[in-house]
Amino acid sequence: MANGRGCWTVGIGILFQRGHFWKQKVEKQGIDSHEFNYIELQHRMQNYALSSCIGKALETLNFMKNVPGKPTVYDYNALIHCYLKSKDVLLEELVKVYVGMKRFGPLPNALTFNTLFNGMLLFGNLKDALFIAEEMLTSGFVPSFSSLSKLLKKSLESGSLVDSLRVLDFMLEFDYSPTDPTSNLLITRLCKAGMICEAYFVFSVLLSKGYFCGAYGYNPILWALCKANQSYIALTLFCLLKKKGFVHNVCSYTALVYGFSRERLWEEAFCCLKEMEAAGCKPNAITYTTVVKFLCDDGQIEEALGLLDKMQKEGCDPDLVIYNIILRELCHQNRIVEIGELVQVIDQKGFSPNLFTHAALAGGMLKGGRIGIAHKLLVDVFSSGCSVDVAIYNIFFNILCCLNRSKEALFFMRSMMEIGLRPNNVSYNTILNGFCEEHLIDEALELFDRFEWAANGPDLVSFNTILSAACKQGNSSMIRRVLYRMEYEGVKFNIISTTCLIQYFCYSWEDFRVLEAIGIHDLTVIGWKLFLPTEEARSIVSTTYDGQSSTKSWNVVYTG
DNA sequence: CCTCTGAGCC
Repeated sequence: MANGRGCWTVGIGILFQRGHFWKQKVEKQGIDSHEFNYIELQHRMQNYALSSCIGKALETLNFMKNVPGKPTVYDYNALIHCYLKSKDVLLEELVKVYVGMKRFGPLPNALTFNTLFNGMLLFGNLKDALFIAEEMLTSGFVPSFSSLSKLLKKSLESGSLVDSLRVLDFMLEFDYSPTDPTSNLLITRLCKAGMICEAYFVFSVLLSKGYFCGAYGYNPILWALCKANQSYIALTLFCLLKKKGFVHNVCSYTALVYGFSRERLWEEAFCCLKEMEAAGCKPNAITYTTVVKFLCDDGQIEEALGLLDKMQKEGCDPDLVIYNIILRELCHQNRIVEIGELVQVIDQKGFSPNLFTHAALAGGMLKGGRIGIAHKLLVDVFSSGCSVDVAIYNIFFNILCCLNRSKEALFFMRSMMEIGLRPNNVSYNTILNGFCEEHLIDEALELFDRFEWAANGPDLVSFNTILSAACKQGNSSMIRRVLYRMEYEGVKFNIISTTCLIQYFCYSWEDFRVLEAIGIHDLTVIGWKLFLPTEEARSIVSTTYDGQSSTKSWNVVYTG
C-alpha cells in the first residue's frame, strides 16, 4: 500500500463499473429494487460529499441501511474521498466520520486510513495526520515510509519541532529512517532552537541504526555546543566521531576554533588551528574571522593583526567582515593612525563600507569615549542615504543618551519607526537607561509601560536597568514596584540584579561585617525584610531568585 | 559555519 491515492483510484473505478453494471441489469430484468435503490443512494451520497454537504451525505449513507450489509466500508471511503475533493472541507467532520466508523462500523480499512491521512496532510492538519497514522498502527496496518516521511517534512516546514520529534519517534518504531536532507534539517532546527540534547539524540539514534550522515549532519551540533560555551563537550564529540571514522571538514574544525576562542581558551583554539592544518584541512576566512573577532573582543589587537597577516600569507583573502571587526577594536582603542591605514587598505581592495562598517566605527568610537566623532559619523550616515538598520539606530540612541539627550533619542526612535524599522528590546532598554542616567526614573517607568514590546515583552536587561537606577537612588518603593513586576512577568534574577540590590543594602545598612557571616542567598532574604513584609519577601525570593552568586558580588559588599 | 546595538561590579 505504497500509494493510497493510486489504490483508491482503482477502487472508485470498480465501484462505478459495478454501479453501471447493476443499473443495466435492473433496467433489463427489473429485479431487486433494493439494489437499484442502493446504487442511486451511492450516487446521491457522492454528489453531496462533492458539494461539501457532509451532513446530507451521511444521511444518505444512513438510508442505505435498508439494504442488508450496506453501507460498506467502501461507501464510507467514497464519502471521505469525495468530501476531500470538495470546496469547503472541515477536517473535524472527517475525524467524526472516522470515530463513528470505529464505534458503529463498518470498521475502517487501509484505504480509509490512507485517504484520511493524505487529506489531513494536504490541508496541513499535521496533528490529525499523526493521529490517523497512530490509529492505523493500533488497527493493525503499517503506515508507509513515504507517508510518514512526507509528514515529517511538513512538520518541519510548519516549524513545530515537538511535532517533528513525535513523527520521527513514530517512524523509528517501524525502523524507518528519514532521508538525509530531512534529518539534517531536523538536527539544524533543533540546534537553532537550543535543543542540543534532542539534536544529539536524533543524530545518535540514526547513527546507531546504521544510517550514515556526513559532517554536515553533526556540524550543527558542534556549532551549537560551541556557541553555548560547551567547547570541551564539542571536542569530546569531535574525537569520538573521528574514532568512528568520520572525516571532519573545515566547518567542523572551525566550530571548535570558534568555541575555544569564545571561551578565551587560546591555547586550545590555536591547537585546533594547528591540528586542522596538520590534517590537511586549510582554515578559511571564517576560521580566521572567529579567532580575530574574539582576540579583538579581548583587546588583543596585535595578535589579531598578526593573524590577519598570516591568513594573507596562507593565500586566504580577508573579506570586509574581518576588516570591520578589526576596525571596531582599533576605534575602541583610539588607534587613530592605524584606523586611517586600515581604511585605506579596505578601499584599495575595492570594498565599500557597509552597515557593519558604520556600526563598527561608531560603536567603537563610542566605547572609546570619542562621542563627538561617533555622533558626527552617524549624522553623516543618516544624511547620506546609506542603508541603516536597527543596530545603527541603537548606537545613535546610545550616543544621544551619553550626551544627556535621551528625550531626543526617544523622538528619533519615532522617526525610525516612520521609515518602517521596528525598535527591539535593545532600542527600548538604551532609551530607558538614558532616562535613568538623567535621573528621570519616573518617566522611565512610564515609558516602560508605554513601549510596544515585542512578543516576549521586556527582558531581564529592561528590569535591571530600572532596578539599578532605583537602587542607586535608594528608592525602595521603586525597587518594590520593579520586583513585583518581575515576579508578575516571571522574569528571574541574575547576578546583575543581585549586585544592584546588594549595592542598595550597602547604602542602607551600616554593619557590613554581619554580611560576612552569611551566604549570599541569606543576605538577599535578610535584605528583603528591610522593605517587604516577611511573607511577601519569602514568596518573591522563592519564586524569583535563582540562587546565582559570584565573588564579584562580594567585592561590592566589601568595597562598596 | 564569521562582523554591528542594551543592564551591575572592578
